[in-house]
Amino acid sequence: MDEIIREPKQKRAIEKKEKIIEAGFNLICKNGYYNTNTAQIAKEANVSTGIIYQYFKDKHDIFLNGLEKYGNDIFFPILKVKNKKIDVKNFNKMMKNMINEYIKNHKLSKTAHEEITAMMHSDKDVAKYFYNKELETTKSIKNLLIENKFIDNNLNEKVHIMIGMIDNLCHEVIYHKHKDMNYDIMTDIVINNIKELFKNDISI
Amino acid sequence: MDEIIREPKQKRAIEKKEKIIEAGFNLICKNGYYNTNTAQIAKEANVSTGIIYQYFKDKHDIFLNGLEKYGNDIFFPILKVKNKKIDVKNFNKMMKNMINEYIKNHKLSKTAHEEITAMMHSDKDVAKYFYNKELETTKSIKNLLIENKFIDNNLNEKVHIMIGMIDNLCHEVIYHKHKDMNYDIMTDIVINNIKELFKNDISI
Amino acid sequence: MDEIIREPKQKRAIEKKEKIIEAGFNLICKNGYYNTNTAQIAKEANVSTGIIYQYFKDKHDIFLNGLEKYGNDIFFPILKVKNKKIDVKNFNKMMKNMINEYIKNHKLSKTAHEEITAMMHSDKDVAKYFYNKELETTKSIKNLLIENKFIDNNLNEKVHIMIGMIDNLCHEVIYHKHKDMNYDIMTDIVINNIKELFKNDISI
Amino acid sequence: MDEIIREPKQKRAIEKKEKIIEAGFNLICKNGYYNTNTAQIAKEANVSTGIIYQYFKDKHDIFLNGLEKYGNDIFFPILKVKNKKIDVKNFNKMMKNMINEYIKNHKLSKTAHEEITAMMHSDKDVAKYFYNKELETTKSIKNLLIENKFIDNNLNEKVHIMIGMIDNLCHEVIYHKHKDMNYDIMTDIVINNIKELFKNDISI
DNA sequence: TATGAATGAGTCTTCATTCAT
DNA sequence: AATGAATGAAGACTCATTCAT
Repeated sequence: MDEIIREPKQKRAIEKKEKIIEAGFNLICKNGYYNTNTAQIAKEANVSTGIIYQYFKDKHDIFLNGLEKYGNDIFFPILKVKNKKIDVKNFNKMMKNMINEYIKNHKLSKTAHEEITAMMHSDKDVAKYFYNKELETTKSIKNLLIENKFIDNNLNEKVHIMIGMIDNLCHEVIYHKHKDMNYDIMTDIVINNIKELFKNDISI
Repeated sequence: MDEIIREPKQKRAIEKKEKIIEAGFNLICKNGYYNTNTAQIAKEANVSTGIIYQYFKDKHDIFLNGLEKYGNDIFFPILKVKNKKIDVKNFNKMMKNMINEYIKNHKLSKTAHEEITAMMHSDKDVAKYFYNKELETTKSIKNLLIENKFIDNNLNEKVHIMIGMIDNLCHEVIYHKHKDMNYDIMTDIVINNIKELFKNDISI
Repeated sequence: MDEIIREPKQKRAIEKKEKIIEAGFNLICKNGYYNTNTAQIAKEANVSTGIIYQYFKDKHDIFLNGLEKYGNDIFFPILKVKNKKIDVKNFNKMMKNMINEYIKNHKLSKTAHEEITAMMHSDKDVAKYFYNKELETTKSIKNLLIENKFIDNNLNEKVHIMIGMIDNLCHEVIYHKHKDMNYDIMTDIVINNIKELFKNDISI
Repeated sequence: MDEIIREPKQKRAIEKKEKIIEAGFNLICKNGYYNTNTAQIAKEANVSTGIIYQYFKDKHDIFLNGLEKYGNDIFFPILKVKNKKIDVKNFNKMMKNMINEYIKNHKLSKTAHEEITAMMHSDKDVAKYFYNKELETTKSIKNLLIENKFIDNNLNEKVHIMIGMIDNLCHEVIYHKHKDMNYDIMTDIVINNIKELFKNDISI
């Protein structure tokens, strides 16, 4: 009845907890939450099944820890970009680089993406995580723009739309591969559209 | 060995099969695939568990039947729109109506949307369904535009981008409710962007 | 509660009952009792599942009827042999013919044999059937010998031993196919042994 | 995906596995494979149902383990007899002893015999087990005879016939109890027949 | 008589979690 | 702190038998 969740203090114990998170998150990303069981996680982490419940409340808790730890890298790499100057004159090139970076990142963890996006819809905690991160991302980009002298003319909304477009584009490129779709052209159209979005907001 | 999946011939039996599909689909949409069991479905359909397996191969099959039956209404209402004239002069109003329609429809099945989008990522059959429907939708809208004298200048790509934008917008309006986001303005921005997308493609 | 097992009187009804027996017995012989279900039997018999329980108490009853009807042909073909003269001078040839006949018969219904022999051990009714038939066979052969002037010098026991030897021989030939076993030689040995068995019992 | 069949390492766990085999095998032998369920096995073994599937692939696997473990004692006690001298002068007595031994052994596990013989016909694994053991038995006895200076004059075939006769005899004595059958006489006849079988093969 | 739809108890199997050591 | 054995509730699915028509 007493929930005795230990917070490990010894080095080895901490490493063990980290290993469990890593193993659990990886397996769940690869095979899905419901197709991953604690025995597999324990095995992958080189740990006994029993120990898991000394560090985590339950299976769900492992996943959440993983999301907290690795989620940013997979879903919000943009949050890492700091103090970057926006080069208005080379906007196209800059955007293309950013999109390619985004796509590269997605590709690295294709199944992770699929599985976790899935959970976002059925798992309140995961949903909350994404909600907050998206907010944070919007704010972060908005600040970046303001630092670069953009005028705050419904910036919130515009940034959100922009992120959505980039997301869709990347998603399309990575997963769908519609045969009659030219992704280079699509990218250009998207970039142009984004430019259009902000065309009156650049102060200089 | 012989998989005897009965196709009901009597009226009452057909109704019962429909009821199972409805009950199963509803429950899965509401609570998730893995959180819905056959007993619940049977109970909800006022039916014994046994009969389920005379009409369906397994639980998964029930869901797929539901998707096939109700999916269009929930996810691709646009496929129903036929022979509509695009009123270029009242484009804004038209788009707003369409978006509102879209949103209304989404609201009717909020959880359905969440759950099924989830499955799309972990279930090959569901993924296939969406892939095909998206293709169909793109084609349908493209044809609509061409019938309305639009020039096919990367129409495929543009339509896809447009659908994505509308989707994101609706999603945002319905689910997220970001507090610092003005959805009316956002809608206007999106519509303007869509107009921008096609500005050089209208022949008249 | 009332066991209403109808005995069909109309021609068509009788035919239907026969068809069920045939279908049920065939399927059970081919696939085993526990791997055959009533739906399959009904389908094979071109009959509804419901009707089965108007002619038979249960699934087991169908099988028993089949055994009663077809069992003799499969297991006790010798019971059909009537009024045959034993040709003492051509004993070898006669025995060989008989054994070949036996083998041929076994081969015709290899799986039937396997499945039913299996049931003999776990099913009291089947066991009883075989017990009685074996008794009958022993008597029948004993009588045949006595009619042919054999002296009853522990004939019961000897006949039983003989039948056992022939049974084993046939079984070996049909199922096992031990690679280092010469079945022609084995047959000869068995026949000689049988001759030895009765060598002092022939009155002439 | 990963079939984690644990091989128990702790003493108590090993004992538990043995207990499951014993309980499962006993129940199946007593009541039949299809009439024994995992809950019963678990209960009989004083174990939870879950643990069964950590040590065994499925119900069938339990039975096979039991067969492997107890089968020899029940069906092939002769395999245990080693280095025995065949006493040609007291052949009758020796055979009688052997037969009595055989019968005693059969009696210990009457139902086991019945049930397993049944499965032999419908279960490939069981059939294989018996095929191999019979081969082994034949070889073993053949070798015994050769060591005792018997000439290899179709020994394979003769030994096989002999084993069949003894088997039938024992079976008859134990199960059938035909009322008009004198088993002492029958035994004598069988022994004489076996002697006849080898009468020209004894070198001394 | 006949149909085939419907029942629901029963079965095997899985797995998150707890326990004994 | 750690192990891995053990638990048992829960779930998908089957099928002999009964019922409504």
